[in-house]
Amino acid sequence: MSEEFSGKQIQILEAAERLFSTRGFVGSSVRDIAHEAGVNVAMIAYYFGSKEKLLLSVFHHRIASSRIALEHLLADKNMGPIEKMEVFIEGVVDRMLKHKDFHRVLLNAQLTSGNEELAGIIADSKMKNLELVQQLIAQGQREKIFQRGVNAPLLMLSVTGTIYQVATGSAYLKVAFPKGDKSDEAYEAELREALKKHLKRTIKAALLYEGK
Amino acid sequence: MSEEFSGKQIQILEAAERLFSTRGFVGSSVRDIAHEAGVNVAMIAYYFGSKEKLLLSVFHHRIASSRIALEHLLADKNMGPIEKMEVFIEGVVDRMLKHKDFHRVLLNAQLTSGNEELAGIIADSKMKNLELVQQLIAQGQREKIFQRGVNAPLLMLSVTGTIYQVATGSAYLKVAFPKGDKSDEAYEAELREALKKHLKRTIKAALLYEGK
Amino acid sequence: MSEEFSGKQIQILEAAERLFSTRGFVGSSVRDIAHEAGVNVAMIAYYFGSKEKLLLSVFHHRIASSRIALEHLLADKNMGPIEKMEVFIEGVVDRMLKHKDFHRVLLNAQLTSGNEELAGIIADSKMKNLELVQQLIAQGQREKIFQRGVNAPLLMLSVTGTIYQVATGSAYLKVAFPKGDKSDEAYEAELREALKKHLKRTIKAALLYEGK
Amino acid sequence: MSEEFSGKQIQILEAAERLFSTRGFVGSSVRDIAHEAGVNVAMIAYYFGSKEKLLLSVFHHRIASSRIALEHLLADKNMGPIEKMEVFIEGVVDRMLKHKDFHRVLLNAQLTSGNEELAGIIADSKMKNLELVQQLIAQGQREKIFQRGVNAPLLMLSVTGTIYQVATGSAYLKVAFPKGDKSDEAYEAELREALKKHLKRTIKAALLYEGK
DNA sequence: GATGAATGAGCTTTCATTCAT
DNA sequence: GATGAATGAAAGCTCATTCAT
Repeated sequence: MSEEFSGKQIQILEAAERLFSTRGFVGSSVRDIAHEAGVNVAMIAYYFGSKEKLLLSVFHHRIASSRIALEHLLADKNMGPIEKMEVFIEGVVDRMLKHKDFHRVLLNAQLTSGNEELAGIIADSKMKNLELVQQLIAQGQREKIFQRGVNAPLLMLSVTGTIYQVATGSAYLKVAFPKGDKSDEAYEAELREALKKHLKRTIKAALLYEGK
Repeated sequence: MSEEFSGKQIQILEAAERLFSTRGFVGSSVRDIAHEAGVNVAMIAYYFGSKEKLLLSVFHHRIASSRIALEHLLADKNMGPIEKMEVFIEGVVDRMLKHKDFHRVLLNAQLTSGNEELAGIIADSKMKNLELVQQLIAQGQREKIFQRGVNAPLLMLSVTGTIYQVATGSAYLKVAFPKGDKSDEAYEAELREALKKHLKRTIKAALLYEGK
Repeated sequence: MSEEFSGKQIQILEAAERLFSTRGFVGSSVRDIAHEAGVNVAMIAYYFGSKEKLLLSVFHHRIASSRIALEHLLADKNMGPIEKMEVFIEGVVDRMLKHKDFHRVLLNAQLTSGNEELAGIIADSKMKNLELVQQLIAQGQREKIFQRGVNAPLLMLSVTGTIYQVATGSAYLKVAFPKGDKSDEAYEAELREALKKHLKRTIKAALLYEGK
Repeated sequence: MSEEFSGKQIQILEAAERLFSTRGFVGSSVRDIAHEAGVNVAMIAYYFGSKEKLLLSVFHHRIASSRIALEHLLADKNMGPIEKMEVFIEGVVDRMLKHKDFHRVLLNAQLTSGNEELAGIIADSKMKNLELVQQLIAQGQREKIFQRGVNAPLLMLSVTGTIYQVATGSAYLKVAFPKGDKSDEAYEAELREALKKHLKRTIKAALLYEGK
């Protein structure tokens, strides 16, 4: 799976990801990326063809390496819909926060990129998750556990939207959740768990709630 | 309220907003903005000093003009907490979707801008809303209507995060909510109402849900 | 004589002189000059037509106001050639150091300006002095006081060249003539007197020296 | 000695020197320099980083290549102080007129540049010469050949100041020393010799003159 | 008489990319 | 396979000047 890119290529891809995530695609110069990756400027064109194609490669790199995970997680386990939903949320949160940089790049691309190929890749990837969730919800409804009237696509957006807000690490979050003197890791972990708890609670409520 | 900027300045600000929203800040050239606004390139420097300051002005323009709205909406009305929450959500959705472009700019700025002044403006603005919501929730809890255990800041992020996902108009959304042959306005309206319904349902559920 | 320019014009001329002297002609923007003079930007075009013409006016202003001085100083006095030369040198040093800024502008114009009208004005002005000095030297030679073999134009250049070097206030001078804790005025005066002494001594020596 | 800059770099440096010398630093655009050097505009940034650094490089190029010359000229020769002074003057005149363009750039920089690094380089370079001359004069005085009462730093300024006046090639000079129908080279040579003769005569006179 | 608004031309610098080796 | 050198295009910004009032 990781045979697609050589070591040096991955080195570049991850440097690009780091820069794209904080400065955006247009804001990151090929020179800076090369410098960050510790390679020659010309190497990027040499390996990826162009800056645009480098961005695409960043997506292929990350998406390829993380897609299957979730499918297996849910597919065959012997769990009820609620439990499955909890596992799904935990999985999504863990995955998105682990690759926070990449998801910032993704969000940015969604926001400003005109590249249609990219838009397709992103939509496809999200679609995969949606289908999963829709199946899961449908199953729960069939079993009369989940209420009718749940808007699955929007519920899906609520999950990812909330995580994105946390992943962007806005100044707002720093005020609302003061870091104090915790270590970076401790703070991150704490935030991640609070997020999981909040999402599980909220989504479960939405699925079980009887109101209109 | 709108005395701060002259007609021609507003013309520029809104052209900038439009471009920033689709191409990002770095991706929009001053020349393009000038062209979009139908003014001379030099005029942007003349009126705003620099591209960076133009971005700040875009924020001042929008934020100044929409801040007070919500406060009054909630302040003195004779409503119960649930009703208030519904009014709040409707207000936020309407406001954010009305100024979709601006909120895309905001999201982009949050994601990639290193500008501290800007980060401050954004955080301040969000903080205002959070305080409102926290008061609202606290009141509902005091009245034993809302459950304890609700994470107000994260709930807040779920609301804005969901709306952002809709506002970014991702390719995903176009697939999950096919436009069909509806007019732009009709489609927008339908989506907006679906979003309101979803959010009201979900947030209410989260506030009333008794589970852990 | 000073009726040529109004008060506000002189205000501008002297602001221009100050800026031109430290930043050069091209390096001084019309905006900066207007700001330094405390007037509107458009006023400079209004009064002088263009930046180039403003520079010319700076010359007319200074040269007109100082030309005659020297002629009278020497013309009819009842002095011997040596004494006259000393008076001349003192006069030139005083004049050039009093209007140090202007002479920096002049030197700069000589160095970089392609303006022919300006070059003419400068050459004319210098020519006046040269004629004076040549007459003076010729008289001294006729009276067998000054030696033959003196190169009058180059001697003239040695005088102005030396003063220019002092007027430019090079870093070199600050090292060779340390200011110590003298006041600005005291230091200037001391330097001026040292310069006069040096020039009188040197020029007299050159005029009286019998060597080849 | 000339290994510091590549052939193409020197090509640019000398084009810059030519333009700076006639139009000043601010008056010479990078585009013009590139055109004069027959290279691409971007190449200047590529090789020198910025226009300012290009100017510094012009100085390093010339100063490095001409510094040592003089020291050796004087150091160990078996000459009396007068002879040494004559050799010194001839050397300085030759050097400064050979690199007339550069010395115009230098004068201009002295006049208008705010660059401290540059000011330092210039002052250092002049200081070297001053020390040499001061030693030379002191030796002459010890040997009772030169008079006391000579102001060495100012004498130094008289030498360079005079040469600068000639090097600037003012309109005045063209009138006082008409070129007639001589070739450029012949005229230059004649002027150079006249200047040497004048300076040697004048400086010797000043050093030997007994008057106050 | 005096000026704020506006502008075309030009500035230096950075960009992604190409090419010869 | 890998890279230093080179470049056309475009960036943001400042300039002297004009013009309507």
